[in-house]
Amino acid sequence: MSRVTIKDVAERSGVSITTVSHVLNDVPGKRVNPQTRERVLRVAEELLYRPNQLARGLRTQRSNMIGFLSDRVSTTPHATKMIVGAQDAAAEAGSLLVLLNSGGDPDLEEREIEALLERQVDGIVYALFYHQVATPPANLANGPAVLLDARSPDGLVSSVVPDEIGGARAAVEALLAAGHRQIGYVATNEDIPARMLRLTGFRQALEVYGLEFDPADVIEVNPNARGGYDGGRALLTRSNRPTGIFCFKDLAAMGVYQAAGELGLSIPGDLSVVGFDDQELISDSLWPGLTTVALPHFEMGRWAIRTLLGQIEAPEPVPAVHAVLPCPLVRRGSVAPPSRLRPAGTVCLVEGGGRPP
Amino acid sequence: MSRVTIKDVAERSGVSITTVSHVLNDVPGKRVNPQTRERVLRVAEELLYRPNQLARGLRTQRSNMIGFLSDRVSTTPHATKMIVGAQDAAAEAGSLLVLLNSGGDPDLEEREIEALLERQVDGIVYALFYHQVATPPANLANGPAVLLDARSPDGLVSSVVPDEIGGARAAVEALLAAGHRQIGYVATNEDIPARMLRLTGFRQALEVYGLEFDPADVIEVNPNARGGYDGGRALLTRSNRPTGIFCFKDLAAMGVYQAAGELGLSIPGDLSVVGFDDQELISDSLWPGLTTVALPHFEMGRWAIRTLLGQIEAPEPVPAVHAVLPCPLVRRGSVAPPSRLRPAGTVCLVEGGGRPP
DNA sequence: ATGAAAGCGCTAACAC
DNA sequence: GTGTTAGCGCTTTCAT
Repeated sequence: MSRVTIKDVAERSGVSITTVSHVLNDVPGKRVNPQTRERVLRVAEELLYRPNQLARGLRTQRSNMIGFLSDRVSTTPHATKMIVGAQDAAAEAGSLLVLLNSGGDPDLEEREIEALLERQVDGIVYALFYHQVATPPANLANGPAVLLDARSPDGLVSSVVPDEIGGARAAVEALLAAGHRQIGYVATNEDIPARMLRLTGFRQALEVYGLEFDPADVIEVNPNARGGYDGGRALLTRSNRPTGIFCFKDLAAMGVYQAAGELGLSIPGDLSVVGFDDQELISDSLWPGLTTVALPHFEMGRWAIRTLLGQIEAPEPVPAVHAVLPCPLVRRGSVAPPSRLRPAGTVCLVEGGGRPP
Repeated sequence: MSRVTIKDVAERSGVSITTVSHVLNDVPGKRVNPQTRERVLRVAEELLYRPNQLARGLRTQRSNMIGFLSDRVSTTPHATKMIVGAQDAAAEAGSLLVLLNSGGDPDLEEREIEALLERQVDGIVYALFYHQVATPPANLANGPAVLLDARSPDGLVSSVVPDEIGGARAAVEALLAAGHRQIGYVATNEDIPARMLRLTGFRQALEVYGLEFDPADVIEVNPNARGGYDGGRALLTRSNRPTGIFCFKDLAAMGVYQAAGELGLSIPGDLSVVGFDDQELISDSLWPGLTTVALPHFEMGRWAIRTLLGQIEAPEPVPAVHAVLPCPLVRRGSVAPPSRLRPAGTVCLVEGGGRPP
């Protein structure tokens, strides 16, 4: 591949390899004659010299490579944004990402960490494909590590997760701010952190507006389009049908759109909908576009790498830190004020609960 | 990270590092006493010895790392399958993938290739995010390379692309086999290879069944859900409305579903639909599930790595090869025989054209 | 069957 | 300012 070494550059420019190393690395405190410097630089250019980072890493004990291990990048499309964010931050620091995914197999996971460690990666990001509490593989702790979209039970390793509560609250507040007072929630029936957290956000939003929480407004379904359809249908065929629906995920919102269509309800005319995830393939393709909450995958990816690099560069062990990154609301066309002209089963007077702070 | 070296293992087992290297690598032709061997292995285990692959690579001139450069992994969700496929094949050969993406910026691309080369990757896969003809960056040719989901104009570098024609033909034949004879095609208006290739597949399928191709059956739209809606609506409101529609992509099919819904046509009762891409988020979420054609991303990823490894391991340069991988039909619920009970504008007698071979 | 020694390409003391 | 030298941890002749 690259047959030209520092030695070649040294010979051709009539200096020692040390000097070449000095100019090429701009070694601080090592002053070198501008003329020599110029010459070396020119020769390196001419020869298309490409420093061997393997040799460099061997010598400096720093590979400038970071392992990115995930349980299943493949499954969720927007998870790739975590990788892109990680790459972004890594590139800034001159590091490359070595990608590996285990498909969730713990044995494989351990072997993969071993492979990464053998390659002398400077640290490892362990990414999960949805926000969860997970005990990382034991050998992960053999070096700097950060958990991405997950939190370890003991909190011993740094981690970053999305602010599910804040995101859900923002979603529901968008509905409330538009004037909706009868709001349904098509939630998931999975046993994952987001289930409780997003429900908390839902309740907090109601509270801000001084509204009472009614468990009957929450309907838990399978986390897919079919579940959304079922949930939407259940909510929309009630006597006191909601004028706004918050969905646990965009996929569920897709089902709600269909249910609304079948019932002759137009969005956002008769019904406002807010999703969660911002799966652009869906949120941007539905008609009207789905107002939803974006998971900060890119930022989490960046945060993980930056934090990892901090650990790597710190002279001595730093305590673990845990970040909760904001989930921004993405406004599209699915929210509008509730219609007075075509009243729902229950007339929605804007009553009680004033404006929030 | 790993402070124990081959030297430590040697000392602890009372042999030279040479012997340790021999047993650990199972060097062929080098016979070593079973007892010594056993001891070395045990000690290595005890010490948690982890060979330094940087040092190894420096010595052997083989890093067992492969660069995976893509223009934008992020954009298309299923492109991650290419990465997973690549990883799969790389893992088999004991190689790791170093991931990089350029966002399509040619300058950055060149610098990234340089970074990969400095890391002494054994070869580079250059992946594009949709099937296209692309001139790879000049410095890519500094080592073994393979194009993924792209073809170079000069054909000098090996490449792999999906069989668009065959996929489209299979899609349309599914419609034909179900008995449809009036088939519309909601195509893309982008200027990309797939446009012509899928149209060719469409025509070939008709030909197999002895049907005449009518350009009016093809309507080109923007490659998104809205375009699909427009195209579907245009097709379905014609006097001789088709009973089956082939869509350039699943996103377009999503729009067709909506158009059909609005017109009171049920799928697959009144209308059969076939998509292309198998974007599972969509194809699996629509109701009924969308019968569609899958792009062989996983297999293409595998193929790219296997071919690259072939190049790397070959004692002398091998000629470039170009692969076209099959796109399998994925059957879900959107195709059924045309209904006689609820005739379309034109009655669809199964006339002319017999069964295909 | 085992070991000594050279060297992969580089950086970093330490001279001069 | 510039050069000498000693490794980083490993594989690989070549001896023994």
